Amino acid sequence: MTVRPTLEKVAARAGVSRATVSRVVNGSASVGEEIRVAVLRAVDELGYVPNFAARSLVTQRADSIALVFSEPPVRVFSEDPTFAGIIRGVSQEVEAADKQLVLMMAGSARGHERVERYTTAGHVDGVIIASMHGADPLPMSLARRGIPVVCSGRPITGNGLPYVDMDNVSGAVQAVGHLLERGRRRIATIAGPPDMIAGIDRLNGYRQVLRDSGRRSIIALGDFTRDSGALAMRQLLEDDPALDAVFVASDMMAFGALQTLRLAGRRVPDDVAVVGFDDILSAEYTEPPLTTVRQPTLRMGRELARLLLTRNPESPVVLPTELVIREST
Amino acid sequence: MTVRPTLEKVAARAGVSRATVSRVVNGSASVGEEIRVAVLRAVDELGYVPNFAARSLVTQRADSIALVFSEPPVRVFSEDPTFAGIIRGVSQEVEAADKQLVLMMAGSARGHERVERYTTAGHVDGVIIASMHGADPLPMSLARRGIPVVCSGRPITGNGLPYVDMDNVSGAVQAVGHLLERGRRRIATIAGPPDMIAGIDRLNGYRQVLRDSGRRSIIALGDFTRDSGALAMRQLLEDDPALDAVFVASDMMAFGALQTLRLAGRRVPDDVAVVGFDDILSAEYTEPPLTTVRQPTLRMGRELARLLLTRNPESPVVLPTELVIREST
DNA sequence: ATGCTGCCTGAGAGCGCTCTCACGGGGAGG
DNA sequence: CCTCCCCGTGAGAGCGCTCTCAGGCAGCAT
Repeated sequence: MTVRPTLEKVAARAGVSRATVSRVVNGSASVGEEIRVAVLRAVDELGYVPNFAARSLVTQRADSIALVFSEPPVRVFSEDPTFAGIIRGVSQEVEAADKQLVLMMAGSARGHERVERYTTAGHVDGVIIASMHGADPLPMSLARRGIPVVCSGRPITGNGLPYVDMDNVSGAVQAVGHLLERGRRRIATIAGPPDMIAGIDRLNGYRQVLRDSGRRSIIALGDFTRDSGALAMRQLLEDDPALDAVFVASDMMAFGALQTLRLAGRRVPDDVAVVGFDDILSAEYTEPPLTTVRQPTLRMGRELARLLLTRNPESPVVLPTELVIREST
Repeated sequence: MTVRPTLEKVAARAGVSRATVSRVVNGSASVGEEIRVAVLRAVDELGYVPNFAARSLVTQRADSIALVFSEPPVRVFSEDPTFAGIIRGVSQEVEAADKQLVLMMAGSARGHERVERYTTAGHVDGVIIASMHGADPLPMSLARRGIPVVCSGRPITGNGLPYVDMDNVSGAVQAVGHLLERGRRRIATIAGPPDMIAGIDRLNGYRQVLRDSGRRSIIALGDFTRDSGALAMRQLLEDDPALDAVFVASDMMAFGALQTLRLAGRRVPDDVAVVGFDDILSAEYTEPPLTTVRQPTLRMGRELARLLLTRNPESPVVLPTELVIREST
């Protein structure tokens, strides 16, 4: 069993030619029924599995696609649960298409180079880039080399590549609108980094609602981490001690904000209402449970894969976001 | 740029033979210095990248390894944060070795078959199986086909395959010992599933300490999910309303237990002390912050990869666990 | 000067597969 | 009864690379 049988062996055993075995194995039509059965039996008896490299060499296909994280891995796997959904979604679609998923981290310059070399070597048929930093040069760089690329999140630079994005603006609008409906008057925000599309769009949504309702913006900046949220909340309380609501651009930051509010003796939602963004698992278990904006991460992964696999250029796909009301508002 | 240059082209441009270019590209010694430089220049000018399939076909190596999750994906990516650390650790080592990581889900029977076919096709040089269910047949099945396999977690069946495991027993012993030191007398446990090594070992550790201190065990079973923890805690309170501590075999279950205790009006830690297991991110942010047992998941990933890559048979690697004391005890 | 050792380079044989093309034979049409 | 066509099968040429082997040319000893 150590030495794997080749097409040749199977052909010999079935008493046919290599070509015929190949046809059977690849499910080609026009093979006589009894020959087909004989070949199948030989395949079975020998435990034949086509050699991937040989096939790939001639077909020029690799039947696998790469999912590249252009971020430090620590962020991908612990801080940002969005990625988990994406991986699952991509994985689902890719497996349904009987292809394989190669996971790559390209957090560094060396990483970028590795990804380029690897993909150019014909290892994969296409690449999904899950990058949050909109100005990432990697997608274009791969595209120029002729490799099919799909991006998660609208590229800030608007490079014309196909992408799938969440409707971040709408999510923010829903969240802030909800705060308004609850009768809140001084609504602040903790925004995400201005070099990430999610940060930008969520802030824009917030601004839009406040502007439309004739209120002024109260803004602090974070970087999507919990600590930055705690810090930003402290600053916000200093800037405007009378604020009665805050729209936080990520749940992790909202957790930090919740903590700061608790330390400051503000009750949530009585004194200050809090809305997060992402609807990560633990948002349901905070004290109080967090009102937040849910985004279809699983579906995002699936759409990304679908876009890549079908080469269907009905690109930008923008997925809806949905407000989940809990007890923090 | 669409059509990639071959070795032949590079050879022609550099005015040497294919063999020489191959030698240079693969960093073989014994190539004249000026020829080497000339070849390198040609490679650079043409943007040559070796075709992976062709190389793999002759070398019989794929320079990539598979990380197989023999679990439903939902569990891998949301419920069990252990996996995230493993992925990161494996990824680090694998990339350091300039190889690639292929991620596979084998949650179903079809999945198993897919993994077998894929790995047998020579797609990968080895497989890491991250399965929690100890009696999983997949590892042996692959090993029989001659594919190098490493398991995460000691296989229940003791099949002789190399593995890396956490020291679950010691973790449980530390946790329960800590409860004892705190003066707790009626210590219950919420155990994990009896078909997972982590469930078994953690329960054994608990039993061991209680037996040594002449106390009786109070046991409820969960399946590592939050809801099962909540349910088990309810049962425990019924069984022994006077219990003053509970060792929960996973943080997720501990979250559920915490909720049940809150609803039942028991204060933590005043009335009931709670220790979890895993030290997942949000354990720090519960109310109160959870005392728990930390396990080196990142390192586990790295050891898994190392074991596979070096073919170093100093197998069972057992990694230490560490009690993290917070405010729930 | 001749032979030998050793180092570098080139030629060429595959690795296992797919796919085109040619061929043989049977059925339909003339 | 002969011809044409088409379907099913086999032969063979590569895909791009690695690696063995042999050959050539120094440099050294005889």
